[in-house]
Amino acid sequence: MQQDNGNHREAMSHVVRKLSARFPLNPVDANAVLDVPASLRWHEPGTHLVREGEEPRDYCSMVVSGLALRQKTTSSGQRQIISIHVCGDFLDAQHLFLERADHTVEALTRLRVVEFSRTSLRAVALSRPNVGRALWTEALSEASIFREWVLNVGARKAPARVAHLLCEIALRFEGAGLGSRDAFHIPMSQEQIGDAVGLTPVHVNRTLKGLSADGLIERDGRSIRIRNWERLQTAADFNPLYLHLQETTRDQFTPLKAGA
Amino acid sequence: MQQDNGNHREAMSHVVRKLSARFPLNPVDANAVLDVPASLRWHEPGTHLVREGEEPRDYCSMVVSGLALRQKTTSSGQRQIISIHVCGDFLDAQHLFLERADHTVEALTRLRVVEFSRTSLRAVALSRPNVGRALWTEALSEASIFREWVLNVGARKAPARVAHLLCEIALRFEGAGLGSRDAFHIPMSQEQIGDAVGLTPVHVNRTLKGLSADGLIERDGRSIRIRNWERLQTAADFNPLYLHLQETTRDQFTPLKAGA
DNA sequence: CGGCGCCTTGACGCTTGTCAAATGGTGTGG
DNA sequence: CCACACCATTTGACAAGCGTCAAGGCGCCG
Repeated sequence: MQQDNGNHREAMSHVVRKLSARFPLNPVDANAVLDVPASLRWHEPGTHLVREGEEPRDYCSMVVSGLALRQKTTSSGQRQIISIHVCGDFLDAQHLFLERADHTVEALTRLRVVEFSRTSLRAVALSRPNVGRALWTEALSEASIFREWVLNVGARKAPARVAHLLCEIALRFEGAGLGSRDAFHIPMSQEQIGDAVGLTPVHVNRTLKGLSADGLIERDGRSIRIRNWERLQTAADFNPLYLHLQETTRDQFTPLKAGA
Repeated sequence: MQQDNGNHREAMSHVVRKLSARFPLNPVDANAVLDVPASLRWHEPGTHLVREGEEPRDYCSMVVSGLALRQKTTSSGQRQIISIHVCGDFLDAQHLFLERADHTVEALTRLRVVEFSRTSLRAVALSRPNVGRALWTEALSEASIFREWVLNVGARKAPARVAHLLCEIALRFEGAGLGSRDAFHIPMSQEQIGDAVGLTPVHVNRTLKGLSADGLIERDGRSIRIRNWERLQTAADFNPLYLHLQETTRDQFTPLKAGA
């Protein structure tokens, strides 16, 4: 973990932009958010930002660049990835008003975050209705993704599960400026993909090969090109409604400067 | 759907009690909630209170008695139950700030709810910090349950999945005054249990028989007695942390009058 | 050059799904 | 009171999907 020397208000300007994309903030709202103590930080891949079972620290984070993921593990060590996060996502919104972490948040790639005071953000979220509403939308959209993942791992067969993950990543990466929906790079091993869809790495491999053989996708290492979006979406039973992408009032969030 | 003739403030008093259990409300908070337009209503089993794909109506509900569930279905008609709800649960908190429903909420049994104005509750949630905090806690605790269910259907084998569902129901029913953790009644068919844990009804049957044969539970129709809570919990890999039961400041919620 | 991840492939086995039929309880109508 | 239909549960035989184990290939880095 490595702290930048940038100033606090500049760091929180990322957060203001993101929240404004969810729900318009007036200057007073924006200033309240800007006043939250914050800094920019790097985390190396594999770093745990939140640990299951611990009390949340006072610092919580929003992704500026890189990818993060939520995960839980069974007592036998079997890992399940619960969601994947791109720039603009709040990694601690799910614990903002809970006193003990029920899952772990980990950096998937080299990760740049705005790290800000949990107590202060909580206070702003409760005292400024527009900020509260933006954060509510954010937290509820995430919860919607959890629900879709229950459906995905609980009710779909292997090819549909993997295809569904690809569709979600395609749209979310596109929304975060990480590629187009037709061509993107997944910085995950097949073992990690398996942990996300509830399959073994061996079966993920077979399934990806199958999707290639059917002409739905094309692979080059961890780069994916979607050959036929319509057919992939059908195979995946993918309906983007659950992402609540239209719950954004203006444009999507992208950080002010590349910054990474 | 059938409306009671009781007055509005009496209906909302259930909501005040529930919210106070999550976070203490002062008299001003309580009055703001009591002023939300509301009524008590019955729903018959199978009724859909929220429908996937629709815009939420202005009325949303909190359970007073009976059980409800959230579900989604794949395009092939495969159903997945996402969560089960007891008295005190808000059935629309997950859509409170979203403009389109991403899943369906259905009455599992005959269901009595407080039905209140969504717009008004939203306003109170944003303008009164204590109410907002109580609702946040409620919504985030639910999201935590979704995450555990992703783990359950994605990473556990059939016996553990079913056992885990039993453990959760045991604790939640106990918390809602619907039985003790050692003996309760599950008003679900084995097909519905299968839809909750991602198994076929036939395999649920075999699995339940297995749990009985191992001496973990005892069944009489849909009544369950837990013979050995420790061993069941171990078999289920059940850790109640994710229910965030301790996030309740005072006692649990139970409606003022039996009312059903 | 050698070692180490990760991906790939094949053979095999177990868990779970599918199909089908029997059992049993419950409510209804004769 | 019995006959019947209906539904959920139970059971068995079989099939299929996915997991497990193991070996080989490839790229990358020391």
